[in-house]
Amino acid sequence: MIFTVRQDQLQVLLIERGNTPYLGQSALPGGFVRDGETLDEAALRELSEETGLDGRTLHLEQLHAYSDPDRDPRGRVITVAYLALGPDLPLPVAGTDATAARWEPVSSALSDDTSLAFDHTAILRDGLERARSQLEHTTVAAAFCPEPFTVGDLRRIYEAVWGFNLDPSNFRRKVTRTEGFLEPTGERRFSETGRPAALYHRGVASLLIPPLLRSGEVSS
Amino acid sequence: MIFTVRQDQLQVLLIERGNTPYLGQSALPGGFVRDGETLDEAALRELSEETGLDGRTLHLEQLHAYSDPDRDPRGRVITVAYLALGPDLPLPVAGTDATAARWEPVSSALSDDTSLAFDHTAILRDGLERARSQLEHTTVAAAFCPEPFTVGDLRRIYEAVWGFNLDPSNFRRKVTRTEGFLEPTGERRFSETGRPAALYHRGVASLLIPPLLRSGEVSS
DNA sequence: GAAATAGTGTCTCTAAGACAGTATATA
DNA sequence: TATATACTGTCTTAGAGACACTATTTC
Repeated sequence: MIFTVRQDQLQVLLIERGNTPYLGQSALPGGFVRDGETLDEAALRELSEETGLDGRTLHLEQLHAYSDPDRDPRGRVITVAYLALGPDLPLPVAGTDATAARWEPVSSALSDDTSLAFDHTAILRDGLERARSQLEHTTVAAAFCPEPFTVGDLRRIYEAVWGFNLDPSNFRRKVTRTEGFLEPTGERRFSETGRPAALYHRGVASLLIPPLLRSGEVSS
Repeated sequence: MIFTVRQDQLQVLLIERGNTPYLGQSALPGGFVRDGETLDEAALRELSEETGLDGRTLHLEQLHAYSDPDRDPRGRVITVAYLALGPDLPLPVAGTDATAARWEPVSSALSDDTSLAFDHTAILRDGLERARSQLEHTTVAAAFCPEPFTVGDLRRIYEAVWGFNLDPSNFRRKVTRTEGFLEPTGERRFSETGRPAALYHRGVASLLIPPLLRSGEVSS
């Protein structure tokens, strides 16, 4: 399950299935573990096969194992789901076995008029919740930002993943005062309008202590 | 991986292996998934086979999948580890295939002079960290307490799992003011010494918001 | 009475929420 | 100039840490 943020939206990579079952339906990309390969290695390999990306530069973590005996009509398949987070990723490369891969907003992939293959809707729901929770306790949000990035870029990541707006002032205070979250580059970025923003690289810290809790789910 | 708290110590159920490989060494209990069974069901079944306990009354959660191709010398075995938490559990029933099952303090099972079979030391480390983290964000600590229990009982659970002491006064304020953590029974417990303590049942809440963070790892 | 544990109250400090105000760019 | 975004500062409040103090039991 590969998440990115594009156009201020959390999006997920979906493929159109080219085989039965669920022919023509959307699904999360995936594949089978090979002999002599760990699950992490298999996830990295599938990731690079689907997107052409070097997964070692992305955030990748194991999510959960799904094991309902009837979840795959072909037979007994246990899936160990992985979650990958990356900055505004390119469209998937052609020529893979993933026919018609595309980015889809997570909100629309989870909406009632979309039905994913297998139990992938439930997996996607779990992945979304994991991503939202990770933003509270870790600095992975920076993994969504192409470097270098501004505090505003980072805030828009949080807003896209959590689905509500944050106070820019308080958000800035939190992330700039968290040791090791942001490393200033000394540069600034000029955009069409407004004051130029300071640019940062990802810092070395991986945990947010104290956490940045999503307590204010009110504003649009 | 079955955790309990006995004698103010976090303990884990270990078995003595009766077969090669790792014959005679200690290991976490486990087994193979059967056809037509989910992983959750398999975990519950193994739990009841090993301890005679009805797992539905315990807290049970999936931890992580372990997949190093060389982790089992007999061949390719992927393990999905589960974590079960329960109140001061009875000693495991005899007559199962678990030869010589016993409770062992987690600290000693993780000490340098103990070596568990397979990669079970790493699994145990992950399980301990998960349990410690769960105590911060959820009310599962109550799953370790035989009902009814006192605020002091609950505090000693935290102290056993986290490995350091908490301020009794601040701990009481936190758990009693968290809606749905404790449900007063109106009864009191008289012990050999000291003022009798009010007794509680587990409440309906499962999340601790805000969390009870282990920030003060200082006192003995 | 002492000793031990249960429980209350209070002071302080950190950090988050709300929000006013200033700074610096483009059109 | 207006507008938009970046950034600073300040007031208030929630909640945690430290810790003094009171309450109720057994010996």
